Amino acid sequence: MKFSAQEEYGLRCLIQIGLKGSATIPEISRDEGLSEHHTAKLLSILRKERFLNSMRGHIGGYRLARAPEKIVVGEVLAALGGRLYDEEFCERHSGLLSTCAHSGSCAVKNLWSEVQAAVDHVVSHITLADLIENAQKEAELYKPRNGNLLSIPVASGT
Amino acid sequence: MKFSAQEEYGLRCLIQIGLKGSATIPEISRDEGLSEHHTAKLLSILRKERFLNSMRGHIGGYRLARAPEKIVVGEVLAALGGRLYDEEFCERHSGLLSTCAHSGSCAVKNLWSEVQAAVDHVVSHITLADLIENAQKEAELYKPRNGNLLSIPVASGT
DNA sequence: GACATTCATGACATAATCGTCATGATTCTT
DNA sequence: AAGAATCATGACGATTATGTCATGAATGTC
Repeated sequence: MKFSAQEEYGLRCLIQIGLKGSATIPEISRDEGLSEHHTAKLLSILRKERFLNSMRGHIGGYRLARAPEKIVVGEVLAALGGRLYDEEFCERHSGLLSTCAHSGSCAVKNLWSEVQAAVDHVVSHITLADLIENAQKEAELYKPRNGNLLSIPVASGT
Repeated sequence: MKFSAQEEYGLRCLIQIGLKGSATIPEISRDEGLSEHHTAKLLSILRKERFLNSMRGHIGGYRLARAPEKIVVGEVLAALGGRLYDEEFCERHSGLLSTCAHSGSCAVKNLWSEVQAAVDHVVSHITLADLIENAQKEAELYKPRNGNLLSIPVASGT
């Protein structure tokens, strides 16, 4: 059971755009350490799946197609990497038997459904807004302050 | 996010052996609609991972290495298809950046961990015994009775 | 309208997964 | 000892996922 590379990178790009409000391919590419072409392909998918809007030209770039609170992570993952278990699953894995030996329902199918449900329960309650918030907090933690790389906490009265 | 073919077929083979007590490659092959070679490879993996014992020769075949109650489905899946999220994950997916831009912890990493935890919670509480029991019940439902393929329920007073 | 900047897309190369195949080793029966 | 049944394993080809590349199309600036 694995995440696909597309899920990992695609989701990261989406977070990055959420953080910045809007961004271009070269920007995202730099931020995430991916090639521009690769980034372009990922963003293209996310656009086709209606998570992003794009604009060409000088002031172009990508932005979220809707508020991050409205973007459910589960849907993003499904768009990028498909679902763990779906209707086609049994057809793809029926082996040589035309009617899968475990027709209708089978022991394994039930298991897969349970796992899928558990995953869904997590990812359908998390939105892009949550991930963005999370990322912002961590940016805080790791960001050097006062231009000082050692970032000694300075009881700052800002 | 996908199950691998190896997870699907491997687990099925294991269930099949659990159902029968012991079985040979040709048997499992027939039951599951896989080629004998393919079956052999899957069983070989399960043997190396200590879920099965094998015996060669005339009365040979495979049997479970321990009671099905002691075989945790989560461990079987991990052996067949790896884990969803592990330590190496971030190294594999750090892009071109030597230190992943989201060093230490990152928004996505937290998400993956949560999903992994949810999956673990399910599969670490299910044992092979559960799947076998499940399979037995379904075999009951779908099995033709009295040798009659139409299997009309015959208010049988057996 | 020429140009720079940006997104769009399909073809290709590479790598990983999946399944097949040929061959060999072990065990039991006769 | 010969033969039959069984497991063992590494090499290969096919398929799929991944990432690169070349080229094209849109948009704004001068």
